[in-house]
Amino acid sequence: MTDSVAQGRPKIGKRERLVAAAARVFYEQGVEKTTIADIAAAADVPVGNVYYYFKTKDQFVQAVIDTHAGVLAEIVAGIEPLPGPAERLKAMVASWVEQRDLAARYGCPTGSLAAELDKRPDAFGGEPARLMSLLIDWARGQFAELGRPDAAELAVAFVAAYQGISLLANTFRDPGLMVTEGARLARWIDELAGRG
Amino acid sequence: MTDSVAQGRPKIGKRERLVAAAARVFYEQGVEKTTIADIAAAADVPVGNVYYYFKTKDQFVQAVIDTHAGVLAEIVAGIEPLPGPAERLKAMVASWVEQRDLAARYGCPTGSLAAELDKRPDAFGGEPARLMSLLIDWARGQFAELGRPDAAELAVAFVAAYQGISLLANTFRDPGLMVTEGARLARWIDELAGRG
DNA sequence: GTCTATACCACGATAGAC
DNA sequence: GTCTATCGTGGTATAGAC
Repeated sequence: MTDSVAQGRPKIGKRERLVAAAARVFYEQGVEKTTIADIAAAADVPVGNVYYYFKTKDQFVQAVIDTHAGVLAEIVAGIEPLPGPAERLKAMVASWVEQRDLAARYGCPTGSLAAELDKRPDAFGGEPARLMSLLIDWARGQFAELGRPDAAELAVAFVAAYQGISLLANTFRDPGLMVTEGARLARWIDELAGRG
Repeated sequence: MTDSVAQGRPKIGKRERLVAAAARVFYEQGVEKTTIADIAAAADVPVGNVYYYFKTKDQFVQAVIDTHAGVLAEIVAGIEPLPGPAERLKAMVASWVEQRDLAARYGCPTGSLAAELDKRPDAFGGEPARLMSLLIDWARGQFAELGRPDAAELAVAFVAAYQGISLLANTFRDPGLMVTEGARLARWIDELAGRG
């Protein structure tokens, strides 16, 4: 087998560049409004060449969902070393507040993608639900570690609070809403931990 | 002036039927995915005739926003007679829970519309924000009546909780999430009222 | 006011040269 | 593997007969 790099192998990262561009443009403009040409332009790849990597637009959607899952896993992994569940939950809130300017402009990446795909009759095969589960399941584990028997309910409320405030921050183009709600959630977690 | 009804005056309600159809189809499929032909079919009006009433798709969007504002005003008016702010807030929660099956299938009508329009560079001229303000301003008034100095913050958290749980119920196609979170919000309101 | 026919354009996707 | 040219579809919007 000859050196595949010297031959016509695809430029490394081209596929990755396309997915990253798709994730960005989907987030900024929405999936339905985005054209293949938009993605190609954002990735600086000629339109026709795109089809060598992705046959349909929905293949981009699937790839972007996988990317989001990876990002979520990274955030969770970064929080993991913290000593206790309350600290970890508050670190998650802090990471949300950190992203407040993006949220105010485009909403939560996961939430706005889910909202759009949920309108489809098949909800894109339940992929958005699987993505959202990553966050909820993690939160449930933290609340359970706090000794809460209602951990499942609290995890849903926790993520719902984030999704809701992201939508409002986006609607009002006001990152300050993320800060205020983040502080409220942090106090709430402290109360729950105190009672535990 | 001759009897305008006997002459070629537009069938009464035709414009209203178009707006109602647009509201329904936008809610079910999303704005961007919906075509003028979809709206015409849902309203049982020939496609070509639609343009006599609405020149552009965005005029439909504006009309649908106005419709939503009217529905919201009706809900608020129906709650108004209740004796106290805590009762009124809980009645609002109850109205959300009542709509759980629709929310599980299509999300919150206001929220999913806002999420989609927020992706536009101009956020549709801030119309979604005005719509959302109707709810938040009302809630702020109720929390203020409860004697809460942090009424503004609580109102945002209250509406965010609803928007968030609607998105999650939609993503998981699970109306039960609305019931659980509704009960949680009701307990929360009772606590706030007790401390007031 | 109502409706048909159609202009026009943008998009997704493909064929095939290089 | 890369890219251009293009096909077919489906959408918005208009012209104009009735």
